[in-house]
Amino acid sequence: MTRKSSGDLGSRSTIRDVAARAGVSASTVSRVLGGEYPVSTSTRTRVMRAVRELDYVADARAKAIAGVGTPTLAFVLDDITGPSFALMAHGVEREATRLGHLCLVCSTDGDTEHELEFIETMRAQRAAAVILVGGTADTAEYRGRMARIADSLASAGSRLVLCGRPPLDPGTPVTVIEYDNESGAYALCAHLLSQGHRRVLFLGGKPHHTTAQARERGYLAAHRARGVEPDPELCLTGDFTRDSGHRRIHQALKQGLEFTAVMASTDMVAAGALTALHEAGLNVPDDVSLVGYDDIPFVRDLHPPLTTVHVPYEELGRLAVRTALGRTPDAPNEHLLLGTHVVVRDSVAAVRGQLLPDANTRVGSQDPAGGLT
Amino acid sequence: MTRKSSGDLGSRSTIRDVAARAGVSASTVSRVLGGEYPVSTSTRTRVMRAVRELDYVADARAKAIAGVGTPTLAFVLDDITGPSFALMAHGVEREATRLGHLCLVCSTDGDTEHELEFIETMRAQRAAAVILVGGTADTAEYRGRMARIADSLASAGSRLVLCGRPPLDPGTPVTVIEYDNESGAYALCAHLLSQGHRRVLFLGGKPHHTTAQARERGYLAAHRARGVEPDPELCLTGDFTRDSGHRRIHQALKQGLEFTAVMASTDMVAAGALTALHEAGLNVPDDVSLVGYDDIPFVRDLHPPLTTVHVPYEELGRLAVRTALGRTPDAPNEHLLLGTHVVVRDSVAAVRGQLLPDANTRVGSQDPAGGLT
DNA sequence: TTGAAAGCGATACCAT
DNA sequence: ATGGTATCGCTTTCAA
Repeated sequence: MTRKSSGDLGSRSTIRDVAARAGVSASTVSRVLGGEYPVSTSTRTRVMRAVRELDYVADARAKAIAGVGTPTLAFVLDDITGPSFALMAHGVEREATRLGHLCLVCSTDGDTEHELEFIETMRAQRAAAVILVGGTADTAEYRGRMARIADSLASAGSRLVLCGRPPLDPGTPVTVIEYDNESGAYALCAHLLSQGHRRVLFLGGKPHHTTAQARERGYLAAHRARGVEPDPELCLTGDFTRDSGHRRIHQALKQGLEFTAVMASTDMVAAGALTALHEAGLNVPDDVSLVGYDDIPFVRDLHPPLTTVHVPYEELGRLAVRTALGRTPDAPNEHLLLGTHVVVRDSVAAVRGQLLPDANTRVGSQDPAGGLT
Repeated sequence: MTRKSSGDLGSRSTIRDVAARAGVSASTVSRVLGGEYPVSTSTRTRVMRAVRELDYVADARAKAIAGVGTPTLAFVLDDITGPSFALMAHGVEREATRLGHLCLVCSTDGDTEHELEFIETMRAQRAAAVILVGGTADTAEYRGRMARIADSLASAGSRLVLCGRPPLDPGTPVTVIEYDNESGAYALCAHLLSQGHRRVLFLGGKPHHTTAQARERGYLAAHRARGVEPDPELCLTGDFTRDSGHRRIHQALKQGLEFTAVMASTDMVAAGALTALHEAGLNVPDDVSLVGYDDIPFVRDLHPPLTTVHVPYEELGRLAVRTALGRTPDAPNEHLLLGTHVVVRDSVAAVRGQLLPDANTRVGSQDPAGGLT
């Protein structure tokens, strides 16, 4: 009862099977299925019946090599589990299917080797574009390899797209859709500074990660603009996870590091940091101010709601595919830069005792290991 | 400078181009590229050089129809933006690539029509399996269509897989990997009941949604097991978003609905509910207890950390592909049911004044519109 | 309106 | 060890 009348299990029927059953030639079947061709009504009916009885669907791969395939687009990201990646992925996917493209995905978990491998596979699949979503470790080797890949893709009529990642060297045939990462961080940090904070703990990312670097640059620039020398001790590296935020705050407190505010490079990191702060008996923002970055949906439900910078992630994804696919010959290497803006909620307060010189207005001078678990 | 010496732009080179350039036949090129065949060193060198110069990659679609393609697997979900979906997607993707498969994705945004369409496309792509991730609206029509699709897929040597979605009628050739949705809800609600709560507001999902239904059944069953008659007024429908949770609590409070605890059908919903509760000046868990479902990572950072039920989402995704791909002929229709368990954190308290009969121990009897924004 | 045959890009069997 | 040729499943001239 799970069997159709014909077509053996595992052996999908071909256009010839349909032709035979309908008593016509394969060409004819192709024509009725194609739609755009004059076919006698009776023939069409017989063919359609055969198609139905055989439950036939044309092999898309065969169509593709014959020149009428469904266009496909590929995107690569670190980990779909990260909310900002998910947002971009959603934008990419929605826009791609809206434009009639299929979507191939791959998570790399930060493994560049794997990323390269996948791109090669995509080249073999003749993907219309390969979209690299999110930041990455920016080394000289990376740039060299990517430039080569961009060339390969371009010369095969495809396209390399960088989404949420900085451009390669000028002249490289690549489409890039970024957001103003550094300005966002600058504005955010300036906000903290304007509230009187002078010792802002920065919970950064991995050393060479493009996103982490840009945000750190913003952090640094904001300090300099205000004429305050950032203490290198306050610049911590780590990764973009909740646990990393939690762990680093825990550590910092234990070490007696002094700070009145923390700027997390990611909302996820901020969430972990917030909990660590709470666990230490510190109140946000009364004792310590805290800000994140990304404006992922749930930060509104943190307590207090987090001040952060909003990034138009979905839009970024949508634009990446639209730009890559709708590219005109006269604008070969588009480079879009979307704006960001800080959204002020309730996790920042003016620093207490701003007029007092030092101690006991800073976290580190209180019992550091105090309420830690 | 972005051009390679040969091979015109947009026209990828074929195996014949390589053969010509190397002065050999196409068969030979195929052989050196294949690897597993004896080829003279000099020939191999010449071929490889040609390949490099032309930046040649064999067309995967052509290979596929010739019988040596990269196997592909497809998965469909509502919206990758939902944390639990993302977790399952990650599991699916990781395991698929581990097993050497390519991954095609599609978001449906809950549009069944779109889902059906995509599955048909996947059949044309000759996907090894089509994995439907997450719950769906369960109607008679849905079951009919899915059964038909399962048949189609099976008779073409492919496979329909339901991941986090209940089985179809017995006999349908489908692989299903579920988790014990109802038991989780039962245990969770029982926990609430055991703390003295008698009026538990249930923030459900869409009426026919399989996941929503299962969780509601657990809610109801737990009540009956304790001999408490659940008040129908306390069973609200809605959707699985943060905003829906926020809105419903806001409404419920305004209407003066009485309850001492709220059971959200999703952590996302719980997050919104939590904020709405806070906004109304209510303390969780002192004034109202709150629980979620899914145990997505960030609920640990909510204040208070949320009591919820843990679902092994990633594992679910991994098993879906492993089972579908590693299926043995003797176990045609596997059905796995993974366990869930409640993880107790700090969002539930024993009901105050449990001995008092009524009023002023319940939310509804306080100024309902009180602290609302 | 329909069929036969020539691709499309690659593989594999059969010779040599 | 290497080349010719059939084949995979479908589309598309070219004839009829």
